[in-house]
Amino acid sequence: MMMRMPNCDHKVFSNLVQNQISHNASLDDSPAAATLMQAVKPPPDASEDSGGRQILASWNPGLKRSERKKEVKKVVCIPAPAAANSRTSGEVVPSDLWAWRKYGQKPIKGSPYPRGYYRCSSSKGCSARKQVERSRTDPNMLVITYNSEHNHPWPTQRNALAGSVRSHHHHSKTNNDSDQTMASKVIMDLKQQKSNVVAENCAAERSSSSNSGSACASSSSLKPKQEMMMMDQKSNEMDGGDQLFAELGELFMEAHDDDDDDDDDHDQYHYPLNLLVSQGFDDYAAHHHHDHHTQCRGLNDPFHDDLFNSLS
DNA sequence: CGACTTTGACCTGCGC
DNA sequence: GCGCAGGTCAAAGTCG
Repeated sequence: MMMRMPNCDHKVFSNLVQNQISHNASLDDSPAAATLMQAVKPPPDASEDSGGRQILASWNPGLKRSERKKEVKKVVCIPAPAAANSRTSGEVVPSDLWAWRKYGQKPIKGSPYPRGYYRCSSSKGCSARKQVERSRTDPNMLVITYNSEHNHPWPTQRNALAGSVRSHHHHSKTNNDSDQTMASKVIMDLKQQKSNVVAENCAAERSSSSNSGSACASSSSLKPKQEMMMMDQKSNEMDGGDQLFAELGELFMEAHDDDDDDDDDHDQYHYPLNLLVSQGFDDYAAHHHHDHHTQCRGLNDPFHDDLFNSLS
């Protein structure tokens, strides 16, 4: 399947969401963040790079260069946008809510793709770094390795976008608003899907085992409450745009929490959202439209029909 | 003009 | 100690 370039609006949104997830994962040492990091599956060779995919990095801004190498790293693997920038070396790195400044690039032995080195330019003195390279086994995947943590609050969207404008299309506030409108629709649909999946799982568990009823009840009654509490808390701290991304990130995390006990169905729930987040609405819609019965089996079909229609 | 990318040089760790 | 590979620096160029 050829991955075509999403149009600007969709790409901006998907990049923002994708990097919101990166942000959450790199900032937060909570188990939920670890779940999220694990959910974004690395390619088989990710463990070769930088000593393996490790979660819960320690934040130590005062590290010397020699010590920095031993620091625990976090590796995120995402689908790579199509290379379309003639001026650069052809690599299109997803934009970030953080502003990153490239400070180096090196060819890596054994890999046909160079590795780019980025440091945080959102704040002077921030030692956050990331390395971006294409997977040598799957060129469609980007392996992003985060080295240290930011020592400052995450920047506003405008600031973050400013850092990415250079290598991508310029996007106006109008486009941003449009992205958020679409994001709102998706969030509502995803919440609906989540509740539907929980209900379906409950029904399935009840029919298969009489002992699982209590556990099922707890997952369906407690989680929405937790979700509301988290969102209430977040809404006091964030503006509308931040909250949107936070909600998507939480939905994403919850999707994988729900999957934890069911490895067989691991991909069936989160895959479309992962695709949506990483490849944009166009690709999501195209994927849904063409691979509906193969890739999305086990999903709530009415939800995907609605989402597909709303995005078309 | 400021912020960014590019790229060759330099530094460091590690294996032999 | 030497050479290699990865990581970083910094000057030069680019862009809006």
